[in-house]
Amino acid sequence: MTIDDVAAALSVSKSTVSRAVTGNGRISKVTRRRVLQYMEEHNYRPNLIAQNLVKGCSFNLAFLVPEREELLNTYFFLQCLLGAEAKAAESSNEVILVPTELERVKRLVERRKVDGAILSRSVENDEVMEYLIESKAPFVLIGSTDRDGVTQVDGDHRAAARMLTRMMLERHGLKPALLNGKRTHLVNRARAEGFLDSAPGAEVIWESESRITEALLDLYQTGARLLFAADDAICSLMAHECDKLSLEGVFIASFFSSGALKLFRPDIPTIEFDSALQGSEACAILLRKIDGGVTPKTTLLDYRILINK
Amino acid sequence: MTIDDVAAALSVSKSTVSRAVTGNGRISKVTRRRVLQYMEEHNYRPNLIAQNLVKGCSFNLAFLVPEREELLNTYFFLQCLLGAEAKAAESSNEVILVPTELERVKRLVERRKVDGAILSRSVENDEVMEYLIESKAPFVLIGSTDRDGVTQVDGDHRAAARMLTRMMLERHGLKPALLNGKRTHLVNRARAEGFLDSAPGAEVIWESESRITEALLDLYQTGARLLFAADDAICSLMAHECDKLSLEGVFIASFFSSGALKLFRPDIPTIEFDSALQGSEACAILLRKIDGGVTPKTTLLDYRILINK
DNA sequence: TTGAAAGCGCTAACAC
DNA sequence: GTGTTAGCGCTTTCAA
Repeated sequence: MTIDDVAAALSVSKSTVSRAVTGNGRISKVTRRRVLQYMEEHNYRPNLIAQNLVKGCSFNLAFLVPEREELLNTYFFLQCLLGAEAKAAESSNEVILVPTELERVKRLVERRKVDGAILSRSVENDEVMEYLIESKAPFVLIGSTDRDGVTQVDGDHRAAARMLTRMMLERHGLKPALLNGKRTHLVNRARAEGFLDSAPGAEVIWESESRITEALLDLYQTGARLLFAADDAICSLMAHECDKLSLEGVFIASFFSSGALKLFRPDIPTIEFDSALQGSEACAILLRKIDGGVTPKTTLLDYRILINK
Repeated sequence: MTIDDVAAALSVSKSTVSRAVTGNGRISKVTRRRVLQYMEEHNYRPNLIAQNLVKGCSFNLAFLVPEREELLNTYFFLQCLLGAEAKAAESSNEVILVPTELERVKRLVERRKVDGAILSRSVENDEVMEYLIESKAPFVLIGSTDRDGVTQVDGDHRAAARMLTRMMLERHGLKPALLNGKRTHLVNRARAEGFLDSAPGAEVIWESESRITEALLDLYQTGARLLFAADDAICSLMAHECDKLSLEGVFIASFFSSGALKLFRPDIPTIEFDSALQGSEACAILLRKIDGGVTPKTTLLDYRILINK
């Protein structure tokens, strides 16, 4: 059923029906009721594609996820995605899932299937990000970048790492070290900075996932007893390895939490970011941007330190 | 830039341009080249929304994910989603993420923003599924259902559970028990059936997540030493609890694996399904269905038993 | 092989 | 307050 059918059945013009549907333009209360009632009874719903063609936009947002292999943190992405989805839904926008591949993104943007994008990873020299900037497509980055003029939403990883490090040092006063992830992930750089803010000169191991055993043994050798993991994946690995190697007197903390960590006993001190909120914020800002509103350049989201007494 | 601009610039009609773009209809090789070249040089890409309006479909697929709280298995859903996405991309379809809420699904289907849906959870009396059936919208269920006439794609959970149970029994010959999840999840029923196929009369605890400690103690009391977990979440819980309670002589296995389990030592025997493949298969079948092709009613996907020697 | 014109389903000026 | 009309950007008959 189309708007014409409704108009014909009610002997009004289709603009009248359209007015009843959209609420725009003048229309008498009674005709409005009449149209709405007919729509309800006959289950007519205006075709979104047609509406969008007229409006000139798709009401679709692309949510760009890392390609399969680099998908470190499933939990984080899915939460983010759902947060963005929920926010988008508030204004009848849909979220399209897209792997962060240049060709895929380009197609959707050029062919106007999406009005904007949320970029959910940040690496250096990201060609997708460069493309988005160059093509002037509205987008928001979840994470951080050195690149100028990029709207970004991120947890305050540096401050959080600084704080957790300080608290752990105050509590235990042991020699600290950080088992970090890849250097190409800016978030890991922020973590390292925060860590070093509170523990100047302490050791930072990059890319520790791939050689966790030797890293742990080396650190233990040098007397490090307060081990920080950059994220939940590294932390799980580390906790299991410490067990296996029976390293005595070691304390563990993680700069990123997830459900997996909650299972460990004793509780691992960690930092909690609200990933859904991050997605939701990013989406809200993106929508404002698409509408041509002003948007903050950088939004740093709050964190919670989780330490049991 | 629109098709009219291209047509004007080349002094041809827009139908000619359209023919060059789509490849439909007769057009001379040379004009085709000329148009294509102009398009390339001036970076013209036809507007998808307009194309879709004419074609009468959206080239969007809805991927329905469980609402936040029930999101047990993040890994599974994201893999599935990515699998579906990859398959959809092959034929220029996009995947829209939607929480499994009646209103949301209804809107997208009625307003023709999606051509079909992938339902990624199966519970009894699912109102969303009922709606999809009633509205005759093409959809595929990932999981299983008793409901007639539903196209479904699932791992062969029963056969897999049966097999793993048998292998473990042969190996250890201990008294088995199953710590199962919610009864409302059909997959858990299939697991219980498979388990009982190989271990007739053995004990099955439903909803064990919520009272894992007492469940373990009870089972241990009754002499059960071969404990099967319905999935990775329960298995993690169980493994940690067994440690905490220092239950001696207990062997553990899981009917569903995930990255989290790989961390445990010794390796936990488990079953591996290819979640991405499940998403991909579901998507392929859905697309065939949308095109009006014939589709199998039930597709059972293979599994792998992971047991270290 | 090409062009003119009708139409996909809807919105929004502009008249009345 | 309502109808007429002209689009939105594209595809596809139907003639030429």
